[in-house]
Amino acid sequence: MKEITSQQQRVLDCIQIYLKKTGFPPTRADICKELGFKSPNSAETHLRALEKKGFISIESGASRGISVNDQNNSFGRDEYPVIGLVAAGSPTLAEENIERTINCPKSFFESGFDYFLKVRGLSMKDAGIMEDDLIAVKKTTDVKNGDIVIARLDDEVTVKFFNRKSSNIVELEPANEDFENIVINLESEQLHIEGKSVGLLRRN
Amino acid sequence: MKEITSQQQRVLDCIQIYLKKTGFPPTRADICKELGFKSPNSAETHLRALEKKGFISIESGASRGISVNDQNNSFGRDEYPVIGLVAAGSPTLAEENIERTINCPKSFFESGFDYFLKVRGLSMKDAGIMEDDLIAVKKTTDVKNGDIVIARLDDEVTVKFFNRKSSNIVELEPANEDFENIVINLESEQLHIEGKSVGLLRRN
DNA sequence: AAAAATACTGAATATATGTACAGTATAATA
DNA sequence: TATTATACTGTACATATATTCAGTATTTTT
Repeated sequence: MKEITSQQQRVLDCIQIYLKKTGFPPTRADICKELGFKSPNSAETHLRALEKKGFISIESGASRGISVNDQNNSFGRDEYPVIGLVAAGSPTLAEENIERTINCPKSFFESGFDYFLKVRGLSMKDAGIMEDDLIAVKKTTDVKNGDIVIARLDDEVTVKFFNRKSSNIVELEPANEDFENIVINLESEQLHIEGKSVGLLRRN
Repeated sequence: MKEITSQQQRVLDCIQIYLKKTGFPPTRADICKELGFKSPNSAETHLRALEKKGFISIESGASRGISVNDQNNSFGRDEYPVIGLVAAGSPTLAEENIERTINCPKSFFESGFDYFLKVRGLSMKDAGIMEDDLIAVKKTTDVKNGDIVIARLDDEVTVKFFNRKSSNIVELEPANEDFENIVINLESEQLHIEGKSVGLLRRN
């Protein structure tokens, strides 16, 4: 996915807002009206650029034939993968790791999220995270102390509280007195932050 | 909402399937093609009927200007109320008790549900239910031992494990050693089961 | 029994809409 | 320095599309 320009972002936003409001995509003229363009070709060229960059699809000849590609549709509903046990070293979102998918609005968890992680074990039980709960994970490396992070250490994936003690020392803290803190010296050990928890889903 | 005929249902289904597949609504001609009609007016009259009955809205003059009205959109979502502190004696779903609503797919929690209850206190923390968590509540009095129930006792609403000891004795059991079991003698006390928990939603 | 709703075909048409073409100008890239 | 991408205005036009009108027939409602 190439980079989007600010004007193209405005057009993309316009399409999504229009879709949410009316239930169907805008025409070139609608976009011009919304964004103040005076020629339908202004919208046309932006649409073609957005299509070229993969943000939208356009069905040739069809009126209002614009569809926002799912991964960029912040309003739409999406299928989110549920990741179970992640095999050592394999990419998290590889197909073989996807147990199933859940249909859920993209905006369901405030900051958006990328997948559900099925929790194993009770190391976070005092934080209200039980076995088989689904954690909504947002892929990011931007984590603060106190965040619940999904971390990969050696070849194991674990969910813990994040706590940076110093520039070199990070502690991963469980929420269960039966488990010990994991102290990581970043100089000698590799710590990969997969993302952080932005929510939780439990189905009885 | 008036009754829908089988042909109108086919047209409504067609619209929703088309929308899901392409991202935008069908034209009259598209509907004809899908359903085998030979005149665009066949689709037109069905659309008008569906509009009259409230299932869809049509924007006059706009191409593909069909939108499926939310409450009839089987792919769509619904607004579910979030109930906070329920005042003594007032009906649970009275408007003044609704803090806000959450947009969520109907089928999100397996057996369906009626509202979200915002949890207060930590009496169920060992069951992974923390303060401010949202419990998906299904209104029912059909509860089994071990179910997490929403019970009203005197004028207080509480969330506990349900445990019927005998025909007259019910225990409401917290999941926190700091709290005591509540033993209810149905002969002398009134116990009203509001519903049971069918899921949980937490947003960080 | 009459009226209204349902369920179509078929043709006609005004207009809504995508899209191409001709320009202008600036910024980014090779 | 030439080229490509971005970011527009403005005009034009073929066609995609909604929508009306004229029929026919069956079913449901009043």
